[in-house]
Amino acid sequence: VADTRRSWRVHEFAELAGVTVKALHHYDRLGLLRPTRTESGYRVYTAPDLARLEQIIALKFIGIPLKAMRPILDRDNPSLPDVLRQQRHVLEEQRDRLERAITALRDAEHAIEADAETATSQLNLVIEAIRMQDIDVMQRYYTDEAWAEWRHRYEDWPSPEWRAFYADVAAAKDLPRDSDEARALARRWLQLTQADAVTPAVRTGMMKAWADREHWPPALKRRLAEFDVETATRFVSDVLWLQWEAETTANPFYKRHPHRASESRRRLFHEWLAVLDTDPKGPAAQRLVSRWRALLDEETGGDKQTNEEMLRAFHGRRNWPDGMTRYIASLYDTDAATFRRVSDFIEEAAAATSGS
Amino acid sequence: VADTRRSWRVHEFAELAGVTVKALHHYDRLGLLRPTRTESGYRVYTAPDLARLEQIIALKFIGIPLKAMRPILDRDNPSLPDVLRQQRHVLEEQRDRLERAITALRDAEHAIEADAETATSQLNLVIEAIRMQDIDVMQRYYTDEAWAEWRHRYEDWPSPEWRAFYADVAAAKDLPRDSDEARALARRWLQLTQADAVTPAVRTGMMKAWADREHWPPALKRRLAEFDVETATRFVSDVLWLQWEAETTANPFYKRHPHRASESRRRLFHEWLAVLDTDPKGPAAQRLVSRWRALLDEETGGDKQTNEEMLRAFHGRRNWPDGMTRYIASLYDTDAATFRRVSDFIEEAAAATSGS
DNA sequence: TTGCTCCTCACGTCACGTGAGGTGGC
DNA sequence: TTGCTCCTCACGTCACGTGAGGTGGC
Repeated sequence: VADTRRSWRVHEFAELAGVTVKALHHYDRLGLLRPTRTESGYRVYTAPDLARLEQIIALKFIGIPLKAMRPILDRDNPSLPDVLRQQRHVLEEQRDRLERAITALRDAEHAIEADAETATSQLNLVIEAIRMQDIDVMQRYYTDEAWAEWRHRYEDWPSPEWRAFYADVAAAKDLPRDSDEARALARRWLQLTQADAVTPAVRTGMMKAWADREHWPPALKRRLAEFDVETATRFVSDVLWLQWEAETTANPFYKRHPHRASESRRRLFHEWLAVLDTDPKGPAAQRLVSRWRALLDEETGGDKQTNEEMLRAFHGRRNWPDGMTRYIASLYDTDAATFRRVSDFIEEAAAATSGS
Repeated sequence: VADTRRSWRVHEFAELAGVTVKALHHYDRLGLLRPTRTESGYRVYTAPDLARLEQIIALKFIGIPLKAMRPILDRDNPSLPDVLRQQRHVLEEQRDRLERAITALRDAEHAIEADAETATSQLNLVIEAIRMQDIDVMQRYYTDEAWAEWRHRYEDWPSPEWRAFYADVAAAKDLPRDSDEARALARRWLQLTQADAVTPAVRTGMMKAWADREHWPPALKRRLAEFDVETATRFVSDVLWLQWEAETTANPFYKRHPHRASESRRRLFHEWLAVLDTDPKGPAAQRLVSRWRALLDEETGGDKQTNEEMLRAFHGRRNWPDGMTRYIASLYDTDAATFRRVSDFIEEAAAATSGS
């Protein structure tokens, strides 16, 4: 469109491209778009400069910071698709946040209109509307019926019962896990959990919500941050495992018929033990990785989802309660420490193949 | 929820409210939230501070700048609903802009995927996608069929023919309006306009789009800014009116039967003439305002939209081409200057009533 | 006494905008 | 010569973040 031989001075060029002169100065200072100069120092822009400026404007439109543009502009960057996808996600989050604010504003406007001149401060109606927006974000984890049943619970969530429970666990965190008080707390946890799960659909929703808690709106995250949920969960889980262990070892039936992992698993485990001192990337370890993968496939009947779940459970082993680690180790006729060493070695060996 | 008597130090308070300590320092420095201090200078926050901070956070969420918060917070501001509505519009525009960027990104991702490793630079595909987004904003002015028919014309709009026309008018702007060249340009304008209006629906869409041009996406505004459209339109309009005048005055039929405004209009006009030196807010002028309004209602048969259109035409009289002003004045048996004086007086008098 | 919390400067960030004071070009 | 365009500092904006260097509290 533009004459290839034409050249422009700053003001002309700025108007042509729809930016300000000051912006052009700025890009020049940053070294992002350097025009040639006349003898007296005037900037002179040419057709290639226009093309480059159009690219800058486009990247600006999609929210790329000026400093990040240079590598994208200078070579025809192969990672551009990745940049675009990432940037799209960033913009989508910004849009979602705006959408929540807009809905809150609209709700607040209606509330103020309806409320006319009540005692309630109008600003508090705004705050209330924002709170409701935060809650509504959680809807996506629930089916419609589950949400209808559960929504109101979020208003003062966590409930007073749960708050009291977390406070009590925090106070009891140094108690021995096999004390009566610890066991009473674990019982309370079971009761509270069951009381929450009014229907299976609600329970599913809660689990989905929990799994995605890193994406909750900040306001809800904060309500939770007040309590040390992870520690409380672990406390309960420790107590329950200890209790299970005590019950099973006290039971003569379990003593006579201890649980065992499958024969193939136990054999594989002992072969791992034998190569513990070799290179995890070496041929011996790598042969075992193949067999380990094949065994997994066999056990899951080739079902991908189950396979992934088992791997997730394996990778999460550092978060297992001690009692659970001891139990699993016992299935392989070994102790917790050895089980951990072997597991770590397997993980390292497996990572070496999948990484290449 | 929070204990009314409790007090907090900065870190506790920041965590409680979900903000950073630095933000609290900042609000303190701005005088937006001033805690009390201990003797040694430590900040001490109390329950009322928490309430105020929650309001600050809410206002921040809906995008109110810190400096604008004070008047909203300090008294229970009656203009809050206005603030909310305005702010919502601001956020809606931001969201629309984000939405366009997101769609452009998604389109560009697809284009790159489809294009694989063609010669086209990937960045140009992004630019192209953004351009398409800008165009699609215009869809809202058109019916679906009109859009299907017209959309592709926006791609290189304004068309080369129109560009050439604007360039030629700009070059001819000092020509006498009754020259042959001026008339030739006016004819070209008529032809181009008729060629554009392929169907009535397209014509309607174009008019809607034109009327709302201040809300076009910047990129499209700029495409137009290159040409001085207003001046060109006025040039053509001047030429056409002159031509019409010449034709009618040359025609013996019009000489014998000149156009006339309705009898009631002309009578009212002469009564206005009689009060020109009185106070526009005085009783005489105000009585005429009432009669003027009644006459308008009568002429439009009470149709509100037509009424508004006539008023708009009246208010826009300063932009009429000279020929048109002369013509309209002649309908009232007067000259252009007198017509302008009377019209201005009417406007002033009418504004005095509607304003109170 | 030691480690922790708090304090106040002062400067940085991001993409320019706003002058001030000065010079080249027609 | 005059008015216009251009130049380069230097500082401001907005809502904090990042140290540095220092002091009070248990």
